[in-house]
Amino acid sequence: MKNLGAQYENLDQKVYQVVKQMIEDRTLLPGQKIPQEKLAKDLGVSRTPLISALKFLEHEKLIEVKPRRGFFVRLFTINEMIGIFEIREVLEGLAARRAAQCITDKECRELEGLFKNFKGYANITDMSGYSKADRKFHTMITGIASREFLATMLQTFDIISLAYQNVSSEGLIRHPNDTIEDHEKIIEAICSRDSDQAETLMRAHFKGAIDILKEQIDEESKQNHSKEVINHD
Amino acid sequence: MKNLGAQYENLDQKVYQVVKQMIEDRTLLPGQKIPQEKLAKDLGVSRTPLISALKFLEHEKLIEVKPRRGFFVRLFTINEMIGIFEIREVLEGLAARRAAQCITDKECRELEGLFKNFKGYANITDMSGYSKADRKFHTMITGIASREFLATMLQTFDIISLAYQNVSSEGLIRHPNDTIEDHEKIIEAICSRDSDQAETLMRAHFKGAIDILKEQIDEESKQNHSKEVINHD
DNA sequence: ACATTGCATTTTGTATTCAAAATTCAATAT
DNA sequence: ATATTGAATTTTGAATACAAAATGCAATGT
Repeated sequence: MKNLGAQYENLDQKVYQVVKQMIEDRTLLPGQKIPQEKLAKDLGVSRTPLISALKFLEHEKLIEVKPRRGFFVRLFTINEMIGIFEIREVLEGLAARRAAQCITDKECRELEGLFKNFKGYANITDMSGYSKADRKFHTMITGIASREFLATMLQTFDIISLAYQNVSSEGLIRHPNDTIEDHEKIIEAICSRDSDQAETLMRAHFKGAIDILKEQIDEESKQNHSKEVINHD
Repeated sequence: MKNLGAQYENLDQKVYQVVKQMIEDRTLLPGQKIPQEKLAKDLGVSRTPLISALKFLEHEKLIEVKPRRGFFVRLFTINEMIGIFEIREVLEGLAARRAAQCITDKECRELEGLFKNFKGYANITDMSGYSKADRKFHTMITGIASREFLATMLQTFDIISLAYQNVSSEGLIRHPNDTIEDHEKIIEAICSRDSDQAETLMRAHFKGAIDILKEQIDEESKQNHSKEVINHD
C-alpha cells in the first residue's frame, strides 16, 4: 500500500481521495466495516486524518456511521439509486441550461469534437473509449456551466453512479448505440444557445437511465431473485 | 456559553449544530477567522470535535479552509447566491413532483391548512408567523417527497439562503402578498396529484426570488455601491 | 517615519494517549 | 447441544501532546 506521509499538503484531502478511490474500485466492499487502525497503518498515517476523511465521505453518503460501532461502506438500494438519478437529472438539466447560456465558440468546437470518432459506425465496439468520452461530455458541460456548488454536488453523485455501475454492470451501462444520438442532440442545443431545449434534452437523457433502473426493480420483484449487495427498501 | 460535554451522544454532531446556528444567527460573522482554541473552550470541548464539525461545514460551504491559515466563515457573492437559488429551484421542483406522486390524503389536508390563517387578509402583517409557515411549507414538501439525498441537499441550501436573508434583509424576504398565491397554487397541484404542474409551479416560484437577486446586481452595479459583506465575482 | 530582520508567541496539523463502550470467546449453566 | 454469563481484548470517541508553520512584534537599519 502506498505510504502517504509527508508527500502532500494536507493528509485529510489525500486520504479522502484514496479511500474514495478504494470504494470506487471496490477494494472496500459495500457493507464492509472500515478497520480504522489497520487501514490507517496501511496508508502510513494516524487515525486522525483517516477519520476526518471518512467523515467527509459520510457527508457524500459513500460511508455510513453507526455511532460507537464504526464506519461502514454504504450500500445502496435500487430505490435509492433511482432517487440519486432523479437528482442528477434535474442538476445536469440545470448545467445544460447554464452551459447553453455561457458557452464560448471554442468550447462548442471542443464539445462537438468529442464523439466524432464514434460517429458513422453502425456498431461501436470501443466501449472504454466511448465511456471516457461520455464522462468528458458530462464534466465539460458542468465545467462550462461553472457554478461551484453545482460542480461539487454533481461530482458527488457522479461518483455514486459510477460505483453503482460497477455493481450491476449488465444493468446500467448503456450501449453507445442507444445514447450517442442523445449526446449529439444535447450538444446541438447547447451550441445553438437554446437553453430551454438543452435542459429538456438532458433531462430526457437521464429519464432513460431511470427507466432502466425501474425495469430492474420490476424484473427482480417478479423473479424474486435478489442480487448480492442490492436490497430493497 | 453552553457546555456541551457529556450531554449528547456524539460531540461532533452537536458541535456541528451549534456552530451552524452561530453562523446562521451571525454570532460568527462572514469572513471572520474561527478561533479554534477559544471556541472549543467556550463550548466546553476539545479541538478534536470542533475541527470535525468545521470540516463538515466546509463541505456545506458555510466554512472555508485555508490550509495552514485556519477556518473562516464563508462569504457569498450575489452571483454565488444566484447559483444556489438556481439549484434550489430544480431540487425543490423535483421535490414537488415527487410529493405529488406520493402524498397521502392526510398530508394534503395538513398542507392545505398551512396558510389558512393568512388567507383572505388584504395585507398580512404577521411576518414572522408567515415566514414560519413558509418554512414549514418547504420542509413538508421535501419530507413528503422523502428521498434521503434530496432532503440532505436541500437542508444545506436552505440554511445558506437563510443566512443570506439575514444579510440583506431588504432584498430577499418577499412579502406574503407576493407569494401566498404561489403557495396556494403549488399546494393545489400537489394535492390533485398533478406532478408536472407541481414541478412547473415550484420552479416558477423560485424564479421570482432569482429575479429579485438579479435586480440587486443591476442596481448595485449602476450605483456602484457595494454592501458590507457582499462582493461580486 | 517607514521598511526589514529575527526572535518569541500562537496556531495548525497530526500523532498519541486513555477512558468508556463494544466485541469476542471461553467457561458455565440449562 | 444450545444459551448465558462474564472476563479479556479490541475499537471508539475525545483529550492531550508536540513538531512545524504562521503570525506578531520589537529591535535595527535606512
